[in-house]
Amino acid sequence: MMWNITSDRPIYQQLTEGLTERIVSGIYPPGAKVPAVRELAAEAGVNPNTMQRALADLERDGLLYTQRTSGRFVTEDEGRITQMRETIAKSRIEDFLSSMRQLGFTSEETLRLLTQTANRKGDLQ
Amino acid sequence: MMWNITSDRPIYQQLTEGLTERIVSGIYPPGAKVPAVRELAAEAGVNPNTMQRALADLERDGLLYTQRTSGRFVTEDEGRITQMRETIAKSRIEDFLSSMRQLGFTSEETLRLLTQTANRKGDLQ
Amino acid sequence: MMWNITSDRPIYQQLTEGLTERIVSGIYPPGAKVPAVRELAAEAGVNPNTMQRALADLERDGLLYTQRTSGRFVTEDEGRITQMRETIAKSRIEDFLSSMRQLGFTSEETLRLLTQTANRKGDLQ
Amino acid sequence: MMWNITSDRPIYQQLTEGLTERIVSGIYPPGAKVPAVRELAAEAGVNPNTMQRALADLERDGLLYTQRTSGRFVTEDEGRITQMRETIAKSRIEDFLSSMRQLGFTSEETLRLLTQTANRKGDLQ
DNA sequence: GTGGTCTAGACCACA
DNA sequence: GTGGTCTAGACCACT
Repeated sequence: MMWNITSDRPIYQQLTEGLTERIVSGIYPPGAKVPAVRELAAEAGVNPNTMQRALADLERDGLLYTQRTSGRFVTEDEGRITQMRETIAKSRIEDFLSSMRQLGFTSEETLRLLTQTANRKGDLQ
Repeated sequence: MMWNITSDRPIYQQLTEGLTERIVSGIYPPGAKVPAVRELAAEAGVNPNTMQRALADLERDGLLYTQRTSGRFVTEDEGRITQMRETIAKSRIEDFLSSMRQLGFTSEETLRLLTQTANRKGDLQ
Repeated sequence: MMWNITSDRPIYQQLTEGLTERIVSGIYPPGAKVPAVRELAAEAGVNPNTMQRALADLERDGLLYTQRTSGRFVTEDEGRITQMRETIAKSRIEDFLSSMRQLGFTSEETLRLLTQTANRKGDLQ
Repeated sequence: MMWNITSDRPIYQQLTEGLTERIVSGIYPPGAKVPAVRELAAEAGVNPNTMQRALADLERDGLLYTQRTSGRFVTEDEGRITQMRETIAKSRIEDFLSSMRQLGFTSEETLRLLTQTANRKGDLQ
């Protein structure tokens, strides 16, 4: 996953979101060491302070913890990660259903369309 | 539906999208007269020229047509409307599936979660 | 080619047409950088916004594309240009034949007259 | 043929042109009586004085003549009509060739395209 | 009153 | 410097 920083939202928020995805999707698995702030900042092309803020947010959310001398690590509490993953998923699902309802699709229709698409994709990927 | 203009994308694009939704969802049914430019602009709290641009876009897309002095009307070509509705739906579905895949959900899992949510909602609405 | 803005049709339309001719006739070849909006506007003696609208139309038609900060360029898709060239030619031919028919000339007579003229011109140019 | 008065050129000029077409195309044949000024003016939706000016122009060109008490008539000099017809045709042909040259078509190419179109039309009409 | 056009001038993001 | 967006306000044609 590459960084795709846009100007519309605060940068640190976008960083937080991206890092969260890396954790809940297992790119950074439980207990793994996270790259150094400077490294992550360089990768994303942002100021280290901005990346620092994003990482602090993740710590506040319990997804990361810091070991003074050795660096930052993904939490070993898989329940915490699963919970976050489901919270985000739930929110995206709600948004999606609501946006489809805006177009005049009932939940049933949306479900049917999505099933079709998922099956079609399933053949390819 | 109220206007909810944010600053992240061009206003005229958001207007275009909102008006499109009104049409494909049947709020503005085929053949119906659309409120005057100045009226819509006032409703959305934008400059009439900005609303004009959004309406011009819809005209280009074949969703509206203009009668010189009597106003703008939704196309009577229901096929065009249906087509647009499905194009948008398809795009939203793809985006949704892709965003769920980012979180590490397969299409099957996404489908299962969405089914649960839709059913739960179904009880309420 | 100089600009020759008359008052009967919207200026932006005339600009669109003139720019299209520059492209399909190769004055602005495929991939070439188009002068800046403000420059073209000055050349034509119109407001930059008016020129902007004309350029936006060409972009919509796929004859131009924009690179955010470096300027506008003619499409490299020569097929698109050829297609546009032929569309315009076809339309002019139809108009011409129809206007000659107004004068009571059949297509055959028109063809004969045009052949004569073309041959005569051929000697000169 | 209906009147299609636009605002870009003097109205009387457009009237002159339209009437000339009616004569050279034989809608008003040699020697025929032309409708009364008031009638023509009403038909075109213009002031009788404006139509009068157009008719005066045609008289100056030798396409019409007036008989004091009985009205205006198309000239019986068919040579004059033919000459006018060819003058106009020649001008339209030049304009057409020039406009095609603007698009980058040589006279030969234009000729070829027009031949194709004329033949195709020939089948239908 | 309707929509359409045009201008002048401002501000923004990007690099 | 580039293009993009938005506003405010004017004028036009049509009916």
